[in-house]
Amino acid sequence: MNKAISDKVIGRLGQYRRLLGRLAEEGARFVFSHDLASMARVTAAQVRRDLMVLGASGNPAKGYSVSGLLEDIEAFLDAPDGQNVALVGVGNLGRALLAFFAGRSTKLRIVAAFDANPEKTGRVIHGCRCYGMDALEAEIQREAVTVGVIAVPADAAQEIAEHLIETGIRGLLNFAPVRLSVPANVYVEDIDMTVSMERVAYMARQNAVSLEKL
Amino acid sequence: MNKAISDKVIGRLGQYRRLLGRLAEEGARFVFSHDLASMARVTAAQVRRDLMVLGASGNPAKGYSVSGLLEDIEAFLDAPDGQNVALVGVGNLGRALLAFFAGRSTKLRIVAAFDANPEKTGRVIHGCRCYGMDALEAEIQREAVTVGVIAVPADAAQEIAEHLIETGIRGLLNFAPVRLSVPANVYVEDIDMTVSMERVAYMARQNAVSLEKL
DNA sequence: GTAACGCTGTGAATTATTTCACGGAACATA
DNA sequence: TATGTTCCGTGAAATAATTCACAGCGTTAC
Ligand SMILES: NC(=O)c1ccc[n+]([C@@H]2O[C@H](COP(=O)([O-])OP(=O)(O)OC[C@H]3O[C@@H](n4cnc5c(N)ncnc54)[C@H](O)[C@@H]3O)[C@@H](O)[C@H]2O)c1
Ligand SMILES: NC(=O)c1ccc[n+]([C@@H]2O[C@H](COP(=O)([O-])OP(=O)(O)OC[C@H]3O[C@@H](n4cnc5c(N)ncnc54)[C@H](O)[C@@H]3O)[C@@H](O)[C@H]2O)c1
Repeated sequence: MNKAISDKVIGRLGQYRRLLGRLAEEGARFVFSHDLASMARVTAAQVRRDLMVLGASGNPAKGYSVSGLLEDIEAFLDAPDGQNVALVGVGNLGRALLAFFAGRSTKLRIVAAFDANPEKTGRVIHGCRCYGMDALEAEIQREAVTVGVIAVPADAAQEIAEHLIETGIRGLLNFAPVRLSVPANVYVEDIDMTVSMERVAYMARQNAVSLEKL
Repeated sequence: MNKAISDKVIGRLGQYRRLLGRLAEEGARFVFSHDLASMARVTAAQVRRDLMVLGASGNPAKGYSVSGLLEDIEAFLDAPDGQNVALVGVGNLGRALLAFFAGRSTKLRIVAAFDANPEKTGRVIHGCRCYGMDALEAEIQREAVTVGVIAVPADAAQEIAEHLIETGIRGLLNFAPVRLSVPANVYVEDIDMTVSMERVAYMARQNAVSLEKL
């Protein structure tokens, strides 16, 4: 196996893809590593190193082909036939996520949502059908879902994660403020807004203080 | 100045605080670094190293005092009188955030929300008053807001960021999928759910593939 | 009182990530 | 065709983050 690629690199490739998409819309045909770098707020060397994993190559005089690079990143990041996503927890956050991801990408589709509360189920929300928990396994297997999003309260998250993993899901995006216990072959990414908010508050304070000291 | 503390450490301290809060509720009086470590999914050495920045110290036979550590982390992370937060963009995500953070902490309070759409303003949402953009500066200064949350569409985010920074805000939590240009004395934390989702999808695929190879 | 235990605090080692820096290549220009 | 310029690709160096490993100590048991 080619030596594992760090999650940081994967994240930046996603960024570059988005920037390249914008450049393509603006009609740019070529882009230099330092252009991409300044847009992504990283160094040019970082960009070039990240792009190495693609095997993509640029041209010293013109830079990288925007469309070529887009294709290369897509070939690298996306599954050829796309991947299906299931959301569990159709509360305030879950509904915002459904609204946001609806129709956003053909490669990553939220194809089903689940909730324990019967008031939330049986409906179609932002184009996504919402099921009760008893339908979870069958629906996930029917749609060949490979990614789960957890947007239930913290005390339900571990149980839901286990349920999703049992159905064969190997990647979880977890919004609940708990660290999930999962086998080594399952990837979990936590989005912990409380921690982020606290960190921003701390850093804001440091910046304010250091200003005073000047 | 004491050598800058990395944002990773700040984030983990926030985690430890949350875990310690749960332990305290359960009545635990002491905790070992390896307990905290297994709950936070890090190593015991990492926990001890992180706690070094607090100057807090534990006892070889009993571990750390749960309440003592909580106090130490609070003294370190929180502003003594708390900090006020402003939210810009009362859309799907903004409303979810208002619901979530309402009354959650006395140290970090979302005290005002702003939106350009007159339909969103003039109301109180989850206990938070919602203003038009013309009230932004006055309200932020009146409430001495130090942290801004950006939940507007991507093409408005840079402008909003600049506006917030003009009013004196030094920390931003940005949900819009753009990298903001800000002066060096402003801390920006991006929460980029699209990138996170793509990364989880990629990693899920790797795990699925590596399974096949076993 | 004291011996045994198991943990903390931390310098040193290790590993991960980023940046430097330079040879070589593609293009533009004359 | 020759020459200059600028940027790419990447080994090596630097920096950041994590883990190792162990001296030293507080507690408990006896
Ligand atoms: N709303 C936010 O902006 C926000 C921010 C940060 C973190 N979070 C986290 O995201 C999660 C969801 O937040 P929310 O604001 O949407 O909460 P919410 O209460 O609005 O929604 C939770 C949903 O989960 C469902 N649910 C509860 N238990 C369940 C179970 N066992 N199985 C299936 N469904 C179940 C509920 O019926 C409800 O629809 C929470 O863990 C919260 O901490 C939310
Ligand atoms: N909804 C999600 O789950 C989600 C997920 C990931 C990222 N995001 C990002 O968060 C941001 C908000 O998402 P959303 O789903 O809430 O969008 P939304 O369209 O529901 O809400 C955007 C809000 O911003 C307001 N607004 C627009 N322009 C403004 C301006 N110039 N000044 C002040 N207010 C303005 C609109 O009136 C609206 O209320 C977007 O950048 C989106 O990409 C959202």
